Amino acid sequence: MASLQKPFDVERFFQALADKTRLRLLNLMCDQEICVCYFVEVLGQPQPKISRHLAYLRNAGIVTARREGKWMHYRIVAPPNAGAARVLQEILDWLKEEKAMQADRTRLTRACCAPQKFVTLQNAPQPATIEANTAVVLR
Amino acid sequence: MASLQKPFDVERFFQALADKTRLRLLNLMCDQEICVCYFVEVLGQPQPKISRHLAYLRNAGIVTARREGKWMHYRIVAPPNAGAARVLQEILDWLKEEKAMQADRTRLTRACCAPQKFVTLQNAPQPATIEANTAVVLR
DNA sequence: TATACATATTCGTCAATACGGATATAATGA
DNA sequence: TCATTATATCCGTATTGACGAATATGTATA
Repeated sequence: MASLQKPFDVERFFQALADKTRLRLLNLMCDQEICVCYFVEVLGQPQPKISRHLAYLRNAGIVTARREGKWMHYRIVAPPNAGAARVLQEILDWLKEEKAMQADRTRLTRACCAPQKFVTLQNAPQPATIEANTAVVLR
Repeated sequence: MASLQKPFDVERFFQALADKTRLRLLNLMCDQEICVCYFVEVLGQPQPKISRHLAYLRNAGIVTARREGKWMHYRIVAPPNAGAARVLQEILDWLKEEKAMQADRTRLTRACCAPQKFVTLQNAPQPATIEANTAVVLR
């Protein structure tokens, strides 16, 4: 029974990483669970597009989702393959160094810490309030 | 003038890694320059297919080629982006742990060390003879 | 120059994916 | 139950990439 899990799909893993939007999403999730509405706000792109890319990451086994009322929270999960997990962590560390990715995270912080500036997000759950019990553990 | 180089294409980088054949090629090149004829021999796949994948890796800036008479030698080059270089090295380390990749390298060693078993490769240049001055330096 | 050998490219086809736009589903609250 | 909000999926289309088969290019050698 325990051996019924399909082997790790390396091609799918890298395909999932081969898209700018998905890398931006991963960067925003790099150390906390994030609500879809923030992705839409921060990336400034159509909600269906964000949702499709999140579904792609989910199917690739790189993120997982948790529902909280109307909101869906996504977070990164460590791949079952140890090597893949190491590579993913290295990628996240790399993204953190990129200017454009830092800018995204800055916008995320602004959206979370000053929600009054985003009228449509006034009631959206903030990452900080749920970070503690859903922190990503890749290492 | 020095700023005319185009920025590193992250999508292209990961697209290049999102193919089993290309990962097998990179694995074979992980610590030495390799002749195309060995790729064809070790992977047991059509020469045009190998050549196309090598061209893809070349266009992505992950490998470079050197001609030596009729033979073409390919080797991995460090990406200009430091983060990408670290990620690539982590990926190569990961590949080394995979059973199928180890089997490929074993077949490569056999092809190089016992060339008499491969009639069509009798005169092919062996990686060991040129390894010293073309070693990959990612770290 | 003609031939053989190693490698690269082209062509046609098929599958996968990205996208915008429209719509469907799920949860909440009046 | 109906409306609203948040998110997901579907549809048609355009692009990209992988493949086998055929062919072209480059190099050495007779």
